[in-house]
Amino acid sequence: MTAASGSVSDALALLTKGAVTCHKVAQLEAKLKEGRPLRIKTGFDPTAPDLHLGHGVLIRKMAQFQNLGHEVTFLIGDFTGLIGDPTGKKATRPPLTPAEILANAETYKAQVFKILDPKKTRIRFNSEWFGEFKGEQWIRLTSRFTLAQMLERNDFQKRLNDNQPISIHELLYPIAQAYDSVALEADVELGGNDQLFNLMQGRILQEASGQQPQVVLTVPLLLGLDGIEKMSKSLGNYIGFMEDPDTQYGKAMSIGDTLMWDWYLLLTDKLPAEIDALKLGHPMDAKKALARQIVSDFHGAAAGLEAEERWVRRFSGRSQEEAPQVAVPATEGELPLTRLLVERGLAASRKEAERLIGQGAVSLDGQRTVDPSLRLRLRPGQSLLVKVGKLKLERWVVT
RNA sequence: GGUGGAGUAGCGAAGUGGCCAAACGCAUUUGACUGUAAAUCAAACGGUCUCCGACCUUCGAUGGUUCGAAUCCAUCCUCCACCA
Repeated sequence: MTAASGSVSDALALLTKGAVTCHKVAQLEAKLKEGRPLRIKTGFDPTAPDLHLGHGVLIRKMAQFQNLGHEVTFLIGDFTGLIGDPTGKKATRPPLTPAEILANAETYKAQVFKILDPKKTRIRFNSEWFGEFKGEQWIRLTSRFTLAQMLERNDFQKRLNDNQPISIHELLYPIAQAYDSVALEADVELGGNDQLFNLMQGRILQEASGQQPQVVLTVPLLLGLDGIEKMSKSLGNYIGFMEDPDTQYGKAMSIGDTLMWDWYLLLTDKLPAEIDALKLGHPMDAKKALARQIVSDFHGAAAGLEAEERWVRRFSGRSQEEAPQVAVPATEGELPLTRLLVERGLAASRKEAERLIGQGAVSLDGQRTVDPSLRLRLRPGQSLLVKVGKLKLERWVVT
């Protein structure tokens, strides 16, 4: 598909869908109507990322532009990383070495290209232009902004009111990000909703530099598996880009119904009307389709279908054939089951294993066990199906 | 700078010498139910072991008093509130 194909209004509907804010929809429409590939910019910190669906919202949005024939630039903020994004008030991070930055860029590629097309994606570093920036250029650049403009920003304002320190260099972050847009002559900049202020500075600076200001499109935060907190790795409520199909599918199926519609909006290309239509059917069917789609995004359509088949067989059909096989060494004599479970990572401690067994969470070869002091002997060649809780299922093959 | 107050398990919060591995709520886990959803009900929610009793490590840190401390004393660290 090229930028010229398809109707502009269809493209507009898709691109603005799920976007919390699209400033100047009319400007976006006008740019689309020009029929040329638009330059789309999205900036990322040079940290070593473990991307999850929360980032996926933004990256899918990039992919949507890409599929419509636009030119997507994945900008790694290796220079701005020196400043540290003041958004969200975290402590400044130590500067990264060039080698680390390159390594991190590779990590990004491995993950991001599961969704983006590597051939159509440009990867740039903003040290390309900031690396040689002279003091004089900084003065010229910063003179385009006023303190009042910077203080419009909520977190700066709050810190000022609370008598919290604001280092001068932090003011440079939005300015540098704005200059990135000038350097790339961006038509559109995508970002998280919390980046809104930074993105808007790009418009200001572009206009002051005689460019047409970029359209700013921000995506909202995605809620995690729990449906309450935003998706984040530290909260453990995430689905990772690099997770295997079964894990992704299973996690997706475990989310609440309410959350599912939110995910539909942010993680699929379905338009609101199509989503409403799905609401008429059985929620579980809709959830399966969502889970399938999520797996497909990262592992391909076939993997999505296979993961679904396995899931259905295992949980709907109550089949236990899908247990992954695990080689387990034979035991000298009899060993407590609790110890075996801990060694296999099926329980965090023997105490926990005891509790699980006592509560009827453990079954061997389909037979529930409730005796915490059970001891077993594993002989070579023996095979044992071990189930702990609803999710953990393994077939032990004794070697 | 001054004056008060607080630091307890993932979080919030009880406990002021033994019955405290530490109430209660949230979160979490498990079981029942089910659509591996939600809601609901029930239980668990430091660890080790020769496993149901024994031992070990926890209540900001370090020392001390005591037969015995999360609880008393000393010093230190960190936060907060009010005043200037």
